[in-house]
Amino acid sequence: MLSDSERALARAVLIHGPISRSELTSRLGLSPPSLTRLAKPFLDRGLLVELDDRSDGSVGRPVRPLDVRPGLAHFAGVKITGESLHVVATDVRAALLVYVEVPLRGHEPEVVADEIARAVRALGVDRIAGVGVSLGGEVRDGRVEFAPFLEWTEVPFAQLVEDRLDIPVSLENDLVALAEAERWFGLGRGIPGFAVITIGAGIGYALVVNGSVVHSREAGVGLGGHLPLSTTGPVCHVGHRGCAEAMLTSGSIAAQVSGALQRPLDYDDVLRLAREGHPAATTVVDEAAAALGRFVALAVNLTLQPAVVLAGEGIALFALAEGKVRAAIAADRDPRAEPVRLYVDDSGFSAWARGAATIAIQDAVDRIDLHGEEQDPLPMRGALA
Amino acid sequence: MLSDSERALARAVLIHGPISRSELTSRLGLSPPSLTRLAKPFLDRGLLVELDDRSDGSVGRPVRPLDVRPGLAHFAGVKITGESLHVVATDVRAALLVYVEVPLRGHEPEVVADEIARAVRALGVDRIAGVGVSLGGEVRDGRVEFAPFLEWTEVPFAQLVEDRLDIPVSLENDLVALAEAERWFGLGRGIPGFAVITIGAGIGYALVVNGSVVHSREAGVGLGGHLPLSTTGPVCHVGHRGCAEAMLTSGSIAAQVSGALQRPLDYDDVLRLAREGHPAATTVVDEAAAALGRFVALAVNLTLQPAVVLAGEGIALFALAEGKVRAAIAADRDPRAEPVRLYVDDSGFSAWARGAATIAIQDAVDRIDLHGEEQDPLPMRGALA
DNA sequence: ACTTGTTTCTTTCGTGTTAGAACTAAACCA
DNA sequence: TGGTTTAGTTCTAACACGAAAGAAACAAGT
Repeated sequence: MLSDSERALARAVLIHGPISRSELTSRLGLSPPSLTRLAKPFLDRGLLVELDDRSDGSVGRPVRPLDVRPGLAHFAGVKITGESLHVVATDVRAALLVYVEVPLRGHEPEVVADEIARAVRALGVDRIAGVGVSLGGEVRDGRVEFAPFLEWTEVPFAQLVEDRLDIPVSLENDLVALAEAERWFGLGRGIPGFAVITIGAGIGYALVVNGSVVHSREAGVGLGGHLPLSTTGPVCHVGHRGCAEAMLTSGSIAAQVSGALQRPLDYDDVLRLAREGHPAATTVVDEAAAALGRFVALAVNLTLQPAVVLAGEGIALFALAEGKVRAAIAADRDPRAEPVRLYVDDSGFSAWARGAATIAIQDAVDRIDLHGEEQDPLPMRGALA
Repeated sequence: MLSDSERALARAVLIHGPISRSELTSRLGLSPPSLTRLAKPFLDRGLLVELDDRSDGSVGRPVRPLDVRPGLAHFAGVKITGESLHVVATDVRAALLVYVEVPLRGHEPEVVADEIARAVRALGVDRIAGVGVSLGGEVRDGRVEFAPFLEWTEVPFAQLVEDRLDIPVSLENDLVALAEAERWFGLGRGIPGFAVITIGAGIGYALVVNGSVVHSREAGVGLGGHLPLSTTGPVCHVGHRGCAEAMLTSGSIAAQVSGALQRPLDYDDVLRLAREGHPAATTVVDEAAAALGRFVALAVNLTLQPAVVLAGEGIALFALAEGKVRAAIAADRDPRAEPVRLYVDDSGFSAWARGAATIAIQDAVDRIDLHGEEQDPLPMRGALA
């Protein structure tokens, strides 16, 4: 639909906020005339607007930054877990407008699709130009190839949801989606390469190199979950002692302290106890922090990318034991190497759903039609208008 | 110099041997007319030739495969170690023509540059269009930023060699160069992503993702050397127990068995003893193999690339204990994930120098001038013609 | 021998993208 | 008020590309 340069322009304006044509020339490697020409149809069709950036004191003609037209469109993002749907509405830059969690009544694809359609409608947001759906498992071309926790294989799930909502639906692996969100709109914006590590109910891992998310078959299989991180930690459900799942998942951390104290505790209880200095909780949390640090160090050393984004609903652990994490990184890191840059996304569950929305936004950019007759340049079909 | 498509054509013919225009259309994503147009100047200037692929029995007009003109140019590659230079002459596809090792008399940049110039001249190969030099350390823009084993900092080494030879000189980190060689002409040809692990006097690591070698500052610092691979192994010189250097370097393996047997042995002795079933050597070799397997598994799990190229002068270890390596990989690998594809480059030291030559070849492609007046389209200055 | 069919490659030509030169626009400054 | 600086526009020529049609070279059938 769009030419390469048009797509690049659309992405740059979307990602780098209001931005002048002259800055775009250097960022896209195009000449000023090309920017004038490329921007025109976007302005004519009402996708972009020129801002009035009144004089800021510098000499020269003032810039007329380009920006996405306010209220142009909204997007929905849905992350499916085994227990519930996390659903968000966002603007075109994946900024959060609404966030709700909806319990899942069943795991059958039709039931989940029904729930998603109902939840997206219930958001009460108009002009939804796309819906992104993410889940843990292998995804290809709108189909869920394999999702262990839902027990799905070969489910054409994007179509199921699209049938119910009449809005374009994009489906992606949850970690790829999260990495895309961090890369376009999140903490990884402008960083050419970084790893994403999530902790929570499970362990997640994704990788960005040379400005693009690694999409190989490997991505999304959950390979980070059983990395060996400790020789003395607990055992995970497939028998690895001290693997990432055993050391870092909320469930395993809660179970360790519950066992020590002989009373049921959840993850938040453990963090609270650790913050209060309770010895058993502190030991477990510190060991988890050291394992996280080792995970980070391994990722950085083997991906050759000196930046890591930490996310996931259990990431509060980091704030509680940042020193231990950094000490563990330093221990496994060559002192001559660059220091590791850590970015913490503590937005919890909504980050997952914003990731899903980001996929919908990316696909919407590719659907823009600047040269078609009359019709809406950003097709959004039903769109809950 | 060349347009993107011209460069893509040159690379494709170089890498994929004699290749027809019609196959190039699909590989480069261009139309048949474009291939005719793009190939013409290469043929006119004598860089490429059309082969006479006489009828092979299939119907249709016979293909006229394009190939690099035989004898168009040669290249030299030099790998600098602390003790010697490994010097090769190659053809345009980095195939080995001559290989010599020259002891180094000193570590001063001028001395090393003198030795390189002398060795390259002594190769006795004409039409050398470029010299590639690689070494362990940080390299940028023809300068050695930092090379610990030579004790160099901020040495404009490419210029030093170029002054002596009057041939374009390309300088690169040794592992980046090796990875480029595997990607263009070696075992990684056609594989979009893979890790390179070398064992020998030291441990090396490089990474290819999305068809390009990771060039970040991190690459070439030697970050793979101290990965924790065993909790019971020996201690490396900076005090890590069971790290990659302690488990896998020739020196450490030889020292372990020498200690056990109370007599001096070198690496080859150890491999021979292990092959003969000597218990101490077998134990050490098997543990090294397990460590190598764990290294591979970590790399694959964290880079999300399911292929690994093993190289380095000590890689004979792999043939001796392949089963142990594969068992260790399987143990650290999710059974749902793709099996790891292992490729073993057992060409030893010359692989390093061929890597250096590959860098010179890549740079030479970028120097091709199809549209200049009269002069040689592949500039090679002095070239020892 | 002749035709038909198949595949590869080439020629012609129109389209769309690009950058360069020259120009206009809008501010500040002296 | 007119010079300076920076931003953006108009016009144009160059270029790269692909669609369509044609040419080349062979195989296989009639």
